Amino acid sequence: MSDATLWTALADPHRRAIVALLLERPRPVGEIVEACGLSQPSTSKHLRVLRDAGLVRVRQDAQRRVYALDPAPIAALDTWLTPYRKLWNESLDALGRRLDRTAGEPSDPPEDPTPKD
Amino acid sequence: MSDATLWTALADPHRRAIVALLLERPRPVGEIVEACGLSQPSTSKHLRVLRDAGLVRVRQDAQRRVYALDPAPIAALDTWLTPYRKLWNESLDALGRRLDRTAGEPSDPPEDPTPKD
DNA sequence: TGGTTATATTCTCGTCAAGGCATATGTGCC
DNA sequence: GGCACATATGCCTTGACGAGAATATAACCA
Repeated sequence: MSDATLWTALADPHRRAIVALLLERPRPVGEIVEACGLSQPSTSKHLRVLRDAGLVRVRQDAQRRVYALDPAPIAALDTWLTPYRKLWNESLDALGRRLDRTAGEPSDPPEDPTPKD
Repeated sequence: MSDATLWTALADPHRRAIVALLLERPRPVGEIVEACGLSQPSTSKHLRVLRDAGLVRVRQDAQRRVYALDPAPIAALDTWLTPYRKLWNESLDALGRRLDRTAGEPSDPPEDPTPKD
């Protein structure tokens, strides 16, 4: 429910992997267990966390429980992201302008925006 | 600076608060300490995590250290989000179409959006 | 009804992160 | 050099989280 739940749910790599699996298509628990290589109880617990965060829904199909992604909370994440995205675009913009300006000039490179891994 | 670092950095509410503070403007540590009500060492440790995740940069200003947001990793988050956002838009779309269709019509039998395997 | 399959929950243990306190490092000032 | 200020780091305790094993629950089948 709370924001915290969403973030902590997605903080775990296994859970992000599960979410990515469910992005392709809904899957029963057994398939998820097999795909992510965890024990069944562990997987079930991770699914519980995701469920509590509202990230997945369950549909019962005989003895199986088919989990599907619910993109709504992810939209909340997107909303959270918005102001930062704006800042990011601005800085890209500024970088572009600077590159433009210094296209033929010798210096002004004190900032290296080394992005990620 | 793996993906994991970024997620775990943002998983903590205090750190998200700090990031939000820095979204407004760069700030020295003292100001952050005061704003988020944590002890100075705790704040400093959170800042370290954010720094390791590449989310903030430091500029030294005499004895002060002014922290500023670096939006680049957040852009990575945005990239991660993309396929989910797509899914979200699709489901909004489908909902819209359904509402359109059933706006005045009698029915359009059980179209349950839960797909199956 | 009993058995089998699929999934969830409980318990326990090890690990890890957060916060507080004390202290180290670094910078400016006299 | 010595002192004051701003910030970082180390140590320690506590609490949360993840993994595994055993067990409980639920649905199907004979």
